[in-house]
Amino acid sequence: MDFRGPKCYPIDFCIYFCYTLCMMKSKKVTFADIAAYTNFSKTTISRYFNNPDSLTLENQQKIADALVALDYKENKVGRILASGKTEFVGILIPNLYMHYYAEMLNQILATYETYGYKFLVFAGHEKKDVERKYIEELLAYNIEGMIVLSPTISSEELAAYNIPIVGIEREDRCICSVNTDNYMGGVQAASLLKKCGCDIFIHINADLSKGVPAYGRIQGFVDICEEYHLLHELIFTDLSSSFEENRTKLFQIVENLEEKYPLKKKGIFMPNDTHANVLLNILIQKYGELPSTYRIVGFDNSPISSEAVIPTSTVGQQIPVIAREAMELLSMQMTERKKRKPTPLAEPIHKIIPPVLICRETT
Amino acid sequence: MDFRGPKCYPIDFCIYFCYTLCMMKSKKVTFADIAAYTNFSKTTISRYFNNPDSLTLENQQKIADALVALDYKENKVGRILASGKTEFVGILIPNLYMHYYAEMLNQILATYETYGYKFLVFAGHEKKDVERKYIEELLAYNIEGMIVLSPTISSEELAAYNIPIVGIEREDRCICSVNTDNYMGGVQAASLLKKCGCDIFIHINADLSKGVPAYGRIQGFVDICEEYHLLHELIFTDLSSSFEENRTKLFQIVENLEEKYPLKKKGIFMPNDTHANVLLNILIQKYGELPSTYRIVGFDNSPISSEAVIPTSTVGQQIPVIAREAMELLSMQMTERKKRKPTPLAEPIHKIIPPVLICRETT
DNA sequence: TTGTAAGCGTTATCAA
DNA sequence: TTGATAACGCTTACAA
Repeated sequence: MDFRGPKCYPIDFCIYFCYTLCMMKSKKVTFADIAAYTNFSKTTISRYFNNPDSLTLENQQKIADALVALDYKENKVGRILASGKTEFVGILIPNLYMHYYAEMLNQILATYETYGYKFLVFAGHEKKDVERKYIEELLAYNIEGMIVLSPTISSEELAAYNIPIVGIEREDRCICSVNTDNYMGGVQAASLLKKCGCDIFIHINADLSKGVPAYGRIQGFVDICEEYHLLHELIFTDLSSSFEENRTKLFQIVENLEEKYPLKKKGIFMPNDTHANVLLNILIQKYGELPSTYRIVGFDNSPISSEAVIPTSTVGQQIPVIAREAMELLSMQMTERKKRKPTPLAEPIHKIIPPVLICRETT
Repeated sequence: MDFRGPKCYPIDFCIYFCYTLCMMKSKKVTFADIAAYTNFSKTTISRYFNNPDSLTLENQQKIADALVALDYKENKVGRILASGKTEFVGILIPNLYMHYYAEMLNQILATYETYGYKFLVFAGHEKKDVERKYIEELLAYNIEGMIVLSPTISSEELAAYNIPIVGIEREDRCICSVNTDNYMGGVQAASLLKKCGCDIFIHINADLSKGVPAYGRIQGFVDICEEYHLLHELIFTDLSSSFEENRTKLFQIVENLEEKYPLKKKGIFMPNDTHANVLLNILIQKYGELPSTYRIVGFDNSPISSEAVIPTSTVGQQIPVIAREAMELLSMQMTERKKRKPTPLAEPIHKIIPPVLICRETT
């Protein structure tokens, strides 16, 4: 279509124009159409969007009117190609089954209002090759940065992609990251159980490597126990299997504890709220209530902790804060990278977000 | 960079080449580079990717080698611009706080392996204007289709965008959709409670409009009750507020029921598993167990139903099936649309997925 | 303040 | 089987 012509249009043209407009429903209006319609150049139209102040008010108005008349819809693909800026951020998440990841994604998505970045989301289910493939795909779309919640690929390998990356609650030696202060979480949990007057302090967790942030929970818990010379025990067990299997394992652990510490008041710090809830339910089914010889603290402050039969005390992660900080950290790197002479970070930045202890009815 | 030259390269060139390769780490290798390097045209390189059989095996190999030598990374933005195919699908979801939405997104993302579509995800939190803005943004990236879980914008308005759309569990008069067979769900719930020998059949739900699929649950429940002349009662109450408020409301409802039907065996069909769990916990805290005069059925089969103190019976939604069918339906429309002479659907297609009754310990 | 023209990295259409 | 050339829709020097 070509609207080039006199400023005043004869009726024939109007008819043609209407016709064209109808046809256009399927086609698409481009800067070229607007330029022809307004008798400006494509450049001027582009400027209207990117630097409107460089046009006279009158001409701004003309173009604005044309946009409405032609029902222009922007097409960002051309802009990406020409400018290289996609405003895409890739997200690599293990799954959305666990509430922690879902809520984190929720909060990350919410930062769209602040930063305007769009999110391409992939759930890798912790399969290394699959996740590598996803990263390649993301890179092919010229994402400007990536947020990685998945623990699978080493930070070293991630760093080699040479794009802005922020890790959340994962091994982060070579990349920027935002983590909960897990150590403080362990400290808070132990302190709370101590305040409850427990005799024996128990922490159940997987046998984590020191590289992952969550290891801090174990350390913090143990440090407090040792500082105050509290009788304590770490129970390492893999609770990543099915709900039923976990239940069986925890049931056995309870049996063992009751045999080993029959009369003691047991303070148990669980690795997350889901498992805290399983433990709680085992006790409720056994005793009809939470015996006063048991105190329980979970981790995360996920919905299950407040929705449990007995609302459960927990070390709450500040997911909205973590998401915001992660985006801030990423945005900083991405902005830096767009400069003519970018100065990459000398060292990865690691932000630590304090947890919030939430006391409910199990302590 | 320009590799055009003899097929055999002098050492100087090799040095230059290595140098260039190093420089390239930041730049990007394009078809032009590969073409120059291999002495083919850009067209041939393009064909290597899109229609390799049209090249001789020998030449395929040459190009394959060049890709490795130059460390080529595909750039899909150019392809999009030239072909108009983005392979992007937009997802409009209310939130990821509720497990139902999170798991649905999870399953939709998993279809990447089958269809290859990438997902741009927005959480609209049921704000109409915000969601409209998100749709505009999605459209600006030339998404090929959209999956809408959010109930906010009418199907009429959605249909006017004139792109392939599939709605999930929402009003769907003017768009394709995939829904659970809510009516059958209501029937199953009522039948299960009947089998338990209940005297009074109660369904608690919001006062839904007939347009939304979930209305079927009420209808199915009532129809069975009437067919078998069962004493029944619908209790309409808004349970969309905070956990604590919902708890208070349900507590009051329990009090009322016990006053109204003191000796009867009450079969209660809850609108979802979260609320079924709240009800269950209220009863457990009141009686230390689930009294035999109460039978409970939830809806969704979300984790809370199996993780509750007493694993709760529920009408399970087949989320993986729904997600797959939705993508299939969308993919069909998107494929049709890419044809030279597309035949749009005469009528929106509505798929109905049967629920699966899951009997646990509350019935 | 506005316009011209050259890209950006592919694909599509011819023609050879 | 291959190549030249023109899109695709926008941005960005540079010029006017």
